[in-house]
Amino acid sequence: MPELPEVETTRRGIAPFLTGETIRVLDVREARLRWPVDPGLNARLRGTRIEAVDRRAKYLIVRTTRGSLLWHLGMSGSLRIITDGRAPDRHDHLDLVLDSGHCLRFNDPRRFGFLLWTEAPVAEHPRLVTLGPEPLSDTFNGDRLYRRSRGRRASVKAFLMDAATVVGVGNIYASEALFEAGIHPRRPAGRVGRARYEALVVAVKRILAAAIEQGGTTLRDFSDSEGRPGYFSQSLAVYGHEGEPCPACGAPVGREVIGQRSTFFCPRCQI
DNA sequence: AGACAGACCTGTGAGC
DNA sequence: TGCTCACAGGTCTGTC
Repeated sequence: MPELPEVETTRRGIAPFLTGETIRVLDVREARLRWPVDPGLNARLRGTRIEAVDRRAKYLIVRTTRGSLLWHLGMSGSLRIITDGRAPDRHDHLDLVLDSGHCLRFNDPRRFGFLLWTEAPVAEHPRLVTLGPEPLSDTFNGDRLYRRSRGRRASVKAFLMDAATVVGVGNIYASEALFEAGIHPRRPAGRVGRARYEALVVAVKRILAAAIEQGGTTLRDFSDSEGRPGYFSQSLAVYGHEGEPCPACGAPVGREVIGQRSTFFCPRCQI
């Protein structure tokens, strides 16, 4: 599920319910996530107040008076606010119960998600310190991509999905942005010129911003039972459209595995 | 350093 | 209906 727009949509959905609340208990029903949930975490969280819910890359950061939770949704995780006390479902592994009576419930069928705790400044956490710039920030620009890519022989798609290059561009949006910029995903990163990297940056920013905006339309439902953003398929130009006509030129959209991930592209428009 | 394969785990849909 | 297989939106780790 989650690429950056989904994580940001989640953040906006849950923040109003969490900010300023005191944590009553962390109820762990299944600790075996990507990394096991720290057995002592509940004791540390209990009674702390939530100051803010931030995001860095695809990490949600729940800042409390004692430290910060780093919450990653992995490949299939989702967070939802529960207001009616309903019983947990299959794969509802964690509840963060608040003094308001609401709870933040984590569901993750594949258990690739994880929850970390740090009492040091979050920006210094080992998982965050190696990350590249946020895609919607000014430090993500064509010049940076151009300079970092010199001499790289791996595909431009793998380069774009490398979190040290820029964070938050997952498999779907990598295909989409390369299509929009007219760059073939298999082209070696070091063989893409400066102007084309400028175009790629514009495409990444436009696509992610649009996806976040569309995710925002479902925010209102977040506290309800069916709160799940369902925007994507409509606005994707090539992802998942193998064999269908390219929206720009009509040639059949191709699919190849690049860097072990399905990649969709137009063999005519992208060079 | 950089490139690549493999690992984690479960669900779903296609094809037989 | 029930089996097997391929595939799924992330990211860390180990090896060359």
